[in-house]
Amino acid sequence: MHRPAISDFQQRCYEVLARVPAGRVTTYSEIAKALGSRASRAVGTAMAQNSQLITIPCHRVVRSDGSVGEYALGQQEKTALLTKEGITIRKGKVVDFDQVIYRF
DNA sequence: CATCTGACACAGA
DNA sequence: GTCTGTGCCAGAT
Repeated sequence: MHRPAISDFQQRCYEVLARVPAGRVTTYSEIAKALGSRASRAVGTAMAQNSQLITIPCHRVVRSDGSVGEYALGQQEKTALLTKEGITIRKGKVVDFDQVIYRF
């Protein structure tokens, strides 16, 4: 009840994201591309709407310039989770971004 | 149907 | 390298 229905677009965002393994990241823009769209903003909105931190690893989604981006529990928590998965973050940006980004 | 909002991207300064 | 403005798309009102 009071639970908004998940749109097709959102569900596809989560499916794509689920392909990203721990230790790797993806970007809002890349997810959009994987869906045949350029709606990077809508992807971010989809993550914010869901915030299923258990089933959906939305902490692995960062900005296209390598900066961490937003997170339901805050950037600090997002950074901590990524660090635990082996990703190094310095000054709010992913180190060796091109090496850790997952290519669909 | 019109308008606003946002976990963004990109170009210019 | 940082900051600002403009464009973008889907969802909400």
